[in-house]
Amino acid sequence: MSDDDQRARRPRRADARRNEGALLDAAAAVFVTSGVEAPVRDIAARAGVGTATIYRHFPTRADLIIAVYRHQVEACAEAGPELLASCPTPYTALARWIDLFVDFLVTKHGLAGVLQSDDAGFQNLHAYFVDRLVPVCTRLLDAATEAGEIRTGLTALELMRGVGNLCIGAERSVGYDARRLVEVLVAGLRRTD
Amino acid sequence: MSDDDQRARRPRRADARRNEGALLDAAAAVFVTSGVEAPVRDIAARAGVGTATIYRHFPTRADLIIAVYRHQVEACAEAGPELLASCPTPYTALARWIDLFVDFLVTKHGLAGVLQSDDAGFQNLHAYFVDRLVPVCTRLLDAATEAGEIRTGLTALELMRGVGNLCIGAERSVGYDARRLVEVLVAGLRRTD
DNA sequence: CGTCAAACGGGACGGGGTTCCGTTTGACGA
DNA sequence: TCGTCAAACGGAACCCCGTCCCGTTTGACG
Repeated sequence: MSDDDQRARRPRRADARRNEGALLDAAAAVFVTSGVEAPVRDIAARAGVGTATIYRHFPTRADLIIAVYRHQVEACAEAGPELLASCPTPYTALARWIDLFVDFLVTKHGLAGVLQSDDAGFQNLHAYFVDRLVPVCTRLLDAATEAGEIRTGLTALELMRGVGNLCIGAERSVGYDARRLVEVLVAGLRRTD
Repeated sequence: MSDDDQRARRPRRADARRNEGALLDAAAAVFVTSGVEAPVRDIAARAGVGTATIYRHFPTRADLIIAVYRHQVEACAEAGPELLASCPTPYTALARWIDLFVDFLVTKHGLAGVLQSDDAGFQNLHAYFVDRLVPVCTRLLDAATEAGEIRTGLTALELMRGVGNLCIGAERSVGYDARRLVEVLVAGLRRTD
């Protein structure tokens, strides 16, 4: 657990540790069924704690979401350089990486929507995604641009916001395949005319 | 006024007519400053009516939004065939029409977001946009496909949802230009490889 | 085993959407 | 002009939800 070494420096009470774990488990479960905007009380109830306990451990909902998905975001970030090394061209590496990102987003009920929210409470979340993933995307994008495979002046941030936006609402309403739209967007990177 | 003939069949009280007009004006003004999800009370206050009066005239927020923007949506719908007739190729007509649609969306604070919302209260709105604009887009898309300018199997609904999604949050957060992203998406329609 | 700060839980508060109900008012016929 | 009455009104009431507060519990440590 990567949590352990963070806590190790200053010991906390055993019940606090237990509750934090229970909250993470409960939140993960509730997010799956009710989305990342599920009522705080639902999460607290499932974890068997009071509502204040959530705020004590995770001051904003963004902090809770980050904690729940940190592992997967890290994995996505680490996949970038690997793809760049293993793919035939930078463009295919970029396309594959974006596929990973899309897979991550569309399987998280409502996460894409909340990522673009202008709600002040989600700025942490937005910042975390930007800090962690935009540099990765930038490297892929730069590589593809230098290879002459891409002719638009889009920044990595713009591209990722566009991809994120296309994923909004992908899990519901039949007849909308976010993956397909993203494919078209990525195909559009290759031409400027 | 196209409203007149609708009401003509069954006369209503003068104050009811007046309030409906005041509400439309107030809503339009509030939507500009606070977005389409502005508190009901704000709109009622600006119109100088009670909150219940809003619900009496517009049972759901979607009905109010539709009423406020109906003219512009109609104009957008009517522009489709005109562009098809006046543009050199169907693809350029489609691109120009999508520009119109994007211009409409990005100037309406939060409308794009609400369009994709899964909130049951907005189903009317979603349905109205689909009913009115998807057929127009379908004609443009079919024409471009028949002309061999487009090689993706995207439906008009998918395309429009994608465009709508890309417009979410376009009015805030510098460094994101929805128009540019949509250009890339539309450029992507031309190639499948 | 006693102490005490950390941690807890659930209720209170505030804001926003929706509904209810007693009051007002416009339309219309006498 | 005036009386009648249903349409329409306004705002308070209600409910849900996020957030905060405060009296109580509990784990750590000497």
